[in-house]
Amino acid sequence: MGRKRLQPSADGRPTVHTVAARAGVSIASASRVLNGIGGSPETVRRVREAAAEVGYVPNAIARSLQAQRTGLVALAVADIGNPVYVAMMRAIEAVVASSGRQLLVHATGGEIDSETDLLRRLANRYVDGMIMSPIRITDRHLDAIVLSPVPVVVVGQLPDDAPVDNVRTDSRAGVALAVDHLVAAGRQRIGFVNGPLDTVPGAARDAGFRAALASHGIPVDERLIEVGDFQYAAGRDAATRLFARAEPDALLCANDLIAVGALHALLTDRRRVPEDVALVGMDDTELAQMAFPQLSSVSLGSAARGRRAAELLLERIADPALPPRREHVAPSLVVRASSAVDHPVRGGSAAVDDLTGGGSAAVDAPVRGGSAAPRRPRTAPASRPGTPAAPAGGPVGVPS
Amino acid sequence: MGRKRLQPSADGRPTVHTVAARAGVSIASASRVLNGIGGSPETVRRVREAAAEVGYVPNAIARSLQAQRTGLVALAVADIGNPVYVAMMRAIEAVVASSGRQLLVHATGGEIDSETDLLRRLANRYVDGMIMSPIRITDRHLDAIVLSPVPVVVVGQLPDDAPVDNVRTDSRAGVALAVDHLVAAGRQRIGFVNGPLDTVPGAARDAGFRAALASHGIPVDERLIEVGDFQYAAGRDAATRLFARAEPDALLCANDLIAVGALHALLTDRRRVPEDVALVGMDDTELAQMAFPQLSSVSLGSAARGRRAAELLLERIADPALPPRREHVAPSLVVRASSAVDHPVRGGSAAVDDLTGGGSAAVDAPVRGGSAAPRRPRTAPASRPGTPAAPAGGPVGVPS
DNA sequence: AGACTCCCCGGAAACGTTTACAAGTCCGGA
DNA sequence: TCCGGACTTGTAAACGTTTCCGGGGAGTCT
Repeated sequence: MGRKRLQPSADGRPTVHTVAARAGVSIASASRVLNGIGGSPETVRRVREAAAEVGYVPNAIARSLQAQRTGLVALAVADIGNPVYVAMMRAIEAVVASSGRQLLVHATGGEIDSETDLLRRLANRYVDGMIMSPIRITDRHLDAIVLSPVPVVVVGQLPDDAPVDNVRTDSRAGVALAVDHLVAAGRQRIGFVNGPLDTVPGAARDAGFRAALASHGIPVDERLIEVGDFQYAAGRDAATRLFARAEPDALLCANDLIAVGALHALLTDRRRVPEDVALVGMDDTELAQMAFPQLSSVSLGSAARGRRAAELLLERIADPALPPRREHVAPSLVVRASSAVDHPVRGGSAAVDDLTGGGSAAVDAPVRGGSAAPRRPRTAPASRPGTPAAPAGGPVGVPS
Repeated sequence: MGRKRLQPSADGRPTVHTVAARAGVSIASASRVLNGIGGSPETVRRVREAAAEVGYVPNAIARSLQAQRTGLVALAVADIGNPVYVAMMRAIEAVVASSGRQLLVHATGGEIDSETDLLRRLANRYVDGMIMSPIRITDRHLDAIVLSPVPVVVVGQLPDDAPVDNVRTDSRAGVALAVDHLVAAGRQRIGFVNGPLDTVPGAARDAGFRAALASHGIPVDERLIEVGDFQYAAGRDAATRLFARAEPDALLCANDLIAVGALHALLTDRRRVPEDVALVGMDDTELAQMAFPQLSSVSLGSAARGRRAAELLLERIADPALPPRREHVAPSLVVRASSAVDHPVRGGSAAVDDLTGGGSAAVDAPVRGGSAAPRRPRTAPASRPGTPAAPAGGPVGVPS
């Protein structure tokens, strides 16, 4: 009864040949049994037994080569430390899983080489499709995407003529929502901490900020604008610099990481939020709810965008002949304690308005609307189909 | 000059056959040219030209089948929203990238089915190796791991007889460091917010907490212990409940997410941190530095564990015959404002001691040492090789 | 009883690469 | 002139799986 090796793979692991030989059947029969299609009871028993004895595990690569699909979908994001991607990823994961596939995430660090490399390597059949959310879009990206053998959906702004599925938001309009809110609350000297201007979201938010001020007849004061990267430390340092040279009564930050950094700087300086300075972030991530006081934040619908991107991808995998599609998710503003003037608090710190216990943090009622509109009544959350909130086609935010 | 299809793949995309036919050479020559080995100048030119004309992109799956490797490594974590995994992932990524491979991340949600599924699917040759950090370890996990055709390294505590590479920390000793610190600062009524007791880190921290109190002769008061999950909201709610029924003067939290949630509850209740309540988290993630006041936290060396796990994995990929290895990373305590009594502050809020601007947030000097030692002078950061800080082999924390 | 259907099985051909091997060409040197 | 080496090329065999197809046996209906 010595174990005789029957056509194992190169490294000695059993293959379907091994199982078939041991069961005394052909590889075709073995494969059928292992896939649960057909086979006489006796054959099934023998194959199952043989497979168990040798510890057979099918080679997924070989299977994929034959089946022309892997059952895997990839998501490429720039910075996995940014919670906005976490929200997006969860939404994507849910959709992808419901189609019986698995989601893999890859962090590119925002480097162009890394991103195009990824497209070259992963998209060349390792996955059935890919969602990417680059913060810079270059021709290299576009070339790599159109060359890719598998469908790619981009979350974020693309050139209008790019034949690529994408889902975007309008972060210019999002910035306008925040500025409108602050102006309506009587703030006049609004500071702005942005990310790099050579990124898509950075450029859009800069343009949006200037346009929003203009729409209120407020002149732009360059001393109230700081640029760093989209990280916590940058926000903290930028806010420190900004307050060292100017005295804004409100601060808008290009994402929540920056806003939390700025909040740290403000509290360190013993400034009261929102009494001395109203603070508004963007992306409406978990961080906004975790901060104290909780941060107002412009929701760019990251979950909705992720979900929609995943749906687009699945549709395209099912039918590659579909024409390129472009979808919009409208931004909305979520007002929390950091800019709430409705419930000003006398004592040392600011008020919180939605911490009444309960399960996981509830999302506050968002304010939604066009760019130059003043205060509006609260409505339902974003992600209505169509209806971009402002001049359509504006660049989108991190991670769009 | 009409484009004639020359043996394209099933879905119409060009294969090496297409290129070879168009260039008028054999597929062997085409393959060699495309891989940059050999070929006469004329052949090289013709093949390159043909490849460019048809837009040839090699099929990575087919290549992998032949080469018996994919150049991909996977990391499976339970909760990608927990920053401790971000730190770990960055460390792993660096090592993996230096070997010319790419890292893919998969979030399992901590579900056993999802994790074993992943092992079945991914580890069956889709990747060259895998690092996983499950918070529960079941027999199903172990079976799946030993059955896996590709190397698997586990970050976290495993049964001692499991023939699996793993790198762990000693979170019992980590808890002891925190308790020692609080006791040395004169705190006597130490509350504890833990994660689920049926998880490996939850169980270890519970045991560590009770043992640490005992070592100081402090009786365990069950009213000072709360259990939730390892999330922000759970920490906030647990802290609220805990303070509603008891009045601790210090609070230890099983990870930083919980600690930030607890901080939120404390500040909402107008309690001063650290004057009224000293607060200590675990994992020493970015969150600890982003909170205000900054959180003291027990570093479990997540980056060091990640790096080491990646190194182990690469070594095993290179030589699968290696015996199973087990490595330890010693915990250390990083003291920040939330438990710093050295610099008490009179006014409303607490002091911060390392916000002097500068680049990205610097890591504070950690306190390192055995379990029952009182306060020690500050030393260099953790991750020295060897030297577990306490009874070796204790269970490890989230994510270990 | 013959024809027909149904089911099970095995041989062989895919899927798209890389690569071992043999054969061919060209050149220089003996 | 002939031989040996260097180089190039093509044929064919892998890698491990699924699946088409045809053959054969057993059962059923006419």
